[in-house]
Order: sequence, then structure tokens, then C-alpha cells
Amino acid sequence: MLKSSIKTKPQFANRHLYEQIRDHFVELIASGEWQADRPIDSETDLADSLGCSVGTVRKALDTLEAEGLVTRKQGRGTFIADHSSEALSMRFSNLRIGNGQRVCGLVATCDVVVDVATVDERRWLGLGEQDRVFRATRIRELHGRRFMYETVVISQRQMPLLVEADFSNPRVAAIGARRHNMLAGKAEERVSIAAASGIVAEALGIKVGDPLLLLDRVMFCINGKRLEWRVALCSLHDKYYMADII
Amino acid sequence: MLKSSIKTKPQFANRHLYEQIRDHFVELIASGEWQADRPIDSETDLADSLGCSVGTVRKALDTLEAEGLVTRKQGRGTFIADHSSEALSMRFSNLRIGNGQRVCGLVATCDVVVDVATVDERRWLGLGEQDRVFRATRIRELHGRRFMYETVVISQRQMPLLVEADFSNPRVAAIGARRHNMLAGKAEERVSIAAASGIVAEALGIKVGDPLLLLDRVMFCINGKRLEWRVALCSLHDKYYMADII
DNA sequence: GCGAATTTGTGCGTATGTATT
DNA sequence: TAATACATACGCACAAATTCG
Repeated sequence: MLKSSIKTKPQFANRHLYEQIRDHFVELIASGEWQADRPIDSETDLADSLGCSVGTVRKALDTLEAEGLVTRKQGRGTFIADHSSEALSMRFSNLRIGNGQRVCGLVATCDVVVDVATVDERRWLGLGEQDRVFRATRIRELHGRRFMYETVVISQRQMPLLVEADFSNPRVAAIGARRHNMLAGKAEERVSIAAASGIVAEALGIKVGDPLLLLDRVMFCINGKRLEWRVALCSLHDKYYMADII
Repeated sequence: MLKSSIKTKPQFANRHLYEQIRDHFVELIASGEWQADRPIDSETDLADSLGCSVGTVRKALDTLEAEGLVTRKQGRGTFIADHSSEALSMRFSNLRIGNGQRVCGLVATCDVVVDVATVDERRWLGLGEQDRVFRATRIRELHGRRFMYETVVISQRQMPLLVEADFSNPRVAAIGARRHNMLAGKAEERVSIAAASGIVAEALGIKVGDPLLLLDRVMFCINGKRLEWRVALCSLHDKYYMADII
């Protein structure tokens, strides 16, 4: 399938060969054609079947490796990173416990509604006037202690296959992305301070007015589309928030 | 100088050729031998003078480019990124104003002492029992408004050439790194909430007990050594803290 | 334990495309 | 236009890690 574009003299193709191949690989990963449990074809086999050189395949895989989509092991092969796995979807949580491990806890209570997007929701998720969203209000707990009151918003048009029960998973965005052949890429999180309202104070067992960490996060797909908007009020207690600056 | 290690059959050298060359380039950058205002030698010239192939030089430069140490422009050349420039040292500040631009403000007041490191300072900077540190207590302002009360700690043994006046620059770590032929690499910042003490409240013109964002940051060199420990109490007002998750 | 086969990693060399001066 | 410099693409040989008979 790529052969046609290859034969049209690469210097006139608008995109470079290794970029086309990279995108082709991304498709194979997102669609699930490349499974996470077994190695993909060897670099030489891929080069043969694509009709290009091994070096070009390697360059395409280099970018995928840098993006965290694959891992390569000398002597073994190249493996797809399982983005719906706990370890990988956890990277979007900057909350850590004493030993430095990331945590996201469990969903204690969860209310989901489908509604027309508000102005803010349209803005943060890049939606149109009449677009609808899943809007989940959740309380999360760690070691039996309630520590987070959050609102998770996901476009219904983008993830029609999501159902209410999915929102009981703290990593619902990763689950939904997997189900809709999308790949989570990066996120931007605004951090500030907010005082606990009556509802939040009762939910978390704290006093009204107590200061909480306000986490306002937008998750993006690997192709740049917006995946999830989340606003969380977080009581740190024995946890801390850590930002990596690179 | 690299020739010797090259001729000792690369397969028996403990480190790969492109890694040796990368480290060699890092040295040239840190020492200032490669200046920021003019392009470095071309890839082919570098390959010739090092006695290796162009591909190996390119691979070494690839890693430097990924680390943000150089930028390459087709048809022009490869240029050193000026790490003491405001734009680059600003990347360690996650505070932003409305338009999304990073800010670090100005130093309004600054008290510097040289003292034996405390237990915490030894821990965060990886120092020994009798090591001494510069410890600066500063107040920072933006648009005439005081917003941050911070303590900056830097190892005196690591940066003997620093003087008191340097700490009046908000980016003193970058200045010191440049002067001592070091290169800032990454940072880890813990974010939590703290109540304003009497001293801090007076310094920032707020009420005692007001909640402030507590920013606890360790900066690292490109070689992994610890460069600076900073604890800041921050009143957000018209700013916000943003963490990029990638 | 050993060697063969497989797979990724390193290193070299060349030709050509493309942007800049 | 010509020269220069980085970028892409190809191919080859060998090193190093893994797996399996």
C-alpha cells in the first residue's frame, strides 16, 4: 500500500518516506492490528514488505520509540507498549506517594450524565455548539481514604462506545482511547489552589474552606486531538504532586 | 584525542563511539569552546577531524539536539543553544501568565549567607557532612507586585565563583552553571500547599494563614549532578502553574 | 554448556534532495 | 549560479543480546 507512494519519486511526495511509514505504523498500533503481547515483524522483514531500506524502517521506529509507543530489545524484537495498561496510563497522574510511585487510587463514587457541552467544555475540548459530552463526577480514594473530588468530561461524538460503567475506572480516558483506536499522547495540567465548598468538604471529610490542590488537566491524542478534560480538587495528605521539567 | 580510543577497536571500548563523541561535544559546549553566536564545524568536517563517519557525528548531534543543547538548520549549520539566555533558563519556571508565557519576575529583595549545609540541604543537593552552601532568601515581584518568597540553595564547593550579587538574578543557577562550565539538564518540582507564616505574609502583603503554592524544586546538570535546591512559597494571583506531561 | 539462528545496535560509505549563502 | 550544509534514503558489515536445539 505504501509502494505506490514510494514509486512516485519520493522527492515529489509532500511527506518524507520515513514519516509515511511512521504514520502507517501508528495506524497499525491504534487499530490493534499490532498486538501488545507479541513482537512485531523484524526490521528487515518490515523493510522487505514495505519495499524500503532497513535504515528507513529504523528511523520510523526511532520516532515511535521516542514517543513511547514501542520498546525495542536487542536480540528479542520490537514490542508495542500497552497504552491501556495501568503502568502506562498512570504517567498522566503526577500524584505520588512516599516512595515516589505514581498513584491514581480507586473510584469510590461516580455519577455520569450525558449533556450538551457547556461553554468551558467546548473550549477545553474543542467542541461545536451542539456537541454532547459524558460528564462524570467522581470521588476517588486511596487506602480507604477519600482524597479527590473530580469532574471528568469526554466528548460523546469522539467516544460513542463509552458506557456509564467505564467511568468507574480511574483511567477511563485510556480505556476509551483504546476502544476507539486512539492513542493518548500528552497532557497539560494547570495547578492552583481552591477552597473546599460544602459539597466537596462533605465528600472528602474535611472542613469547608480548607485549601485543596486544584488540578485542571487536558489530555491530548497522539494526533493532537483533545481526549479528556478533568478538573480535580485534591487533598494531598500523605501524597505529593510532582512535575518533571525536562 | 578521540582517535586513540577509536583505534582501540570500538568493540572493546566500554562505551560506544557516538556516545564518546557526544560527551566530547558536551565538553566543548560546557567549556565555552563552542560559542553560541556562530555555527560549529560542518558534520563532514567534524567527521574528518574525528576520524569517524558522518553518520556517527549525526547520531551524536541527534542526541544533543534532543537534549536541547544544539539546534540544526538545513543549509545553514548547527548552532549552540545559549543556556544562560533568558528564553532557555526560563523553561525551569512553570509559572505562566494569561497568554501562556512563562514568567520568573524580578528579585525585589535578596539576602545571601554562606553556611554549613543543613541535613535537608545535604539530602537534596547530595552533599557531605561539612560542605558549605550559598543560601539566599529572596522575594520576587512581577509588575511591581510581590508574589514569591523563596530560599535558593547552591553548593559552594560546586560553584565557588558565585558571589552575593549573582543571587539578585532570578536565574542564578543558570548563570552559575555557565560560569563553572556546567549545563543545566532537568528539574523535579514537588508542588503542594502551605499556609503563610507571619514573615511570609508580611513579605507578600497577604494575611497570615493564607494558602500559598509550595514549590520544592531540585535542578540537575546534564550529567546528573544536583545544581540547585529551591523552596518557594507562591501567591498565584493572575498567574498559574502549568505542568507539561509527556 | 555450546553453537546456530534471529534480532536489534553500531559504524561506515555513498548518492541525492533541499535550504541557505 | 555555485558552493555549502543539513536531511533523506540506500546498502553493507559486524557487534551484542536473546532464544532454541
